[in-house]
Amino acid sequence: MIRGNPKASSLDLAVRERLLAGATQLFNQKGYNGTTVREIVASAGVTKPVLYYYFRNKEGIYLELIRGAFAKFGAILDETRKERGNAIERLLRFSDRLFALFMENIKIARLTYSIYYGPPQGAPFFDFDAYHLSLQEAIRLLIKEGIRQGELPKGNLDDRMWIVLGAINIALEVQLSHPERAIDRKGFARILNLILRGFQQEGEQK
Amino acid sequence: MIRGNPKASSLDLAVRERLLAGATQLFNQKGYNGTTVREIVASAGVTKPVLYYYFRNKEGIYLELIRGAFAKFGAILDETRKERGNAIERLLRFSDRLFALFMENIKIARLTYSIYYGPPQGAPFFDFDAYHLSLQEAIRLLIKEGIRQGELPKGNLDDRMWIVLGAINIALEVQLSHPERAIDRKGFARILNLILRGFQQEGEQK
DNA sequence: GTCTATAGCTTGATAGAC
DNA sequence: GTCTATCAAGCTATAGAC
Repeated sequence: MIRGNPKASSLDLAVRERLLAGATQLFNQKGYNGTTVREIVASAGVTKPVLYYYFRNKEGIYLELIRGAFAKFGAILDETRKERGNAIERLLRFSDRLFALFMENIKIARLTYSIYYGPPQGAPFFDFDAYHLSLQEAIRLLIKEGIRQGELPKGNLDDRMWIVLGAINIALEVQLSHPERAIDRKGFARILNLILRGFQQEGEQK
Repeated sequence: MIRGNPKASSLDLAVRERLLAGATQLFNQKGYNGTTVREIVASAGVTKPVLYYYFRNKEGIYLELIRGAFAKFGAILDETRKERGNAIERLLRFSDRLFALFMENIKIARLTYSIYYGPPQGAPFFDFDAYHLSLQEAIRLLIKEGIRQGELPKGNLDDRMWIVLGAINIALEVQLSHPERAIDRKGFARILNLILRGFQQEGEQK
């Protein structure tokens, strides 16, 4: 009674998390429309009113899932914006955090792809594009900073942004499609370094 | 009667093509399961038996769509394998062909993404992964060739493959998600050049 | 409030006329 | 090659029992 927000009490956490995990699993397996509230609550071993207590409705639990993950993405963006110093290092650290976040939330990542690229599934709208644009913008800014500070040679900003984003993008997507042959965290860092230092320079170091 | 394959007669082409186009559109809009044979034939202004005559069944028209597009992809791979000479030029030409093919078949490309990343839709199996792997292999080979011929500096083959594939991949995906802000054919060539020549070298040219 | 049986509709698919 | 007419299987809604 002292705590203002009952949702934060530790006893409830397990149930809440079980519901979120079950919903993620089911949305991935059967799509948003194909998943029933009944199945979600069954997967968490609770009854329907429990779901409605925590998330209001099916749309609520879906949005909570997506928003939760993208909020963490937003936090990484903010963190990176605040940091000062070597731009290349900031870009590498940013990419590494992004990679870690993706891996920690890979089921939600998969769901995001399913909703974004899949057929209309009746899921409530979420502005994935806005986040994609802010990702582009963050990379662009870091590269701009790198050029300004003389770490990177001058050149077309967007072209370089696409190359960096392309590398990030493929590393993440291969984790979804071929996890066994995917690029690991170390390889990912190696690839980004290779891009940023440039093929040519890397060759000369040999 | 002289022609061995009745499906090739020019009079039939219109109907057949209308069916394929309508099916692509509908599969994209409503998913594979969500699309009925009735809707497909209605979109082409014909009756059901016409679809069954040309494609055997619903799975048949779907597979025809996908196989048709991926056969063209395979043809580009073969073409590139046969070519000799400058490896960088071959890689650029290969990427350009790939980009053109993607744009010419963008609706089928969208459907491919929808099937691959979307929830299970009951569509018959198609081995998209095999094609993805052969794409990786083709790029790897071209880079290997480039190193062997002294066009590219020595270094980790896979890392470079991922960078090139990442650039190809992002260029194509942005055409799906943000066609208005996407990378055009010229920009795509510029980006690939930038990668292959290396950031550093490109900076020195300024 | 919850379960279940069933009537009625939709679906993929086909036969046979033209 | 295309049509009309029709089928069997599967799904959905709901009436009625509990």
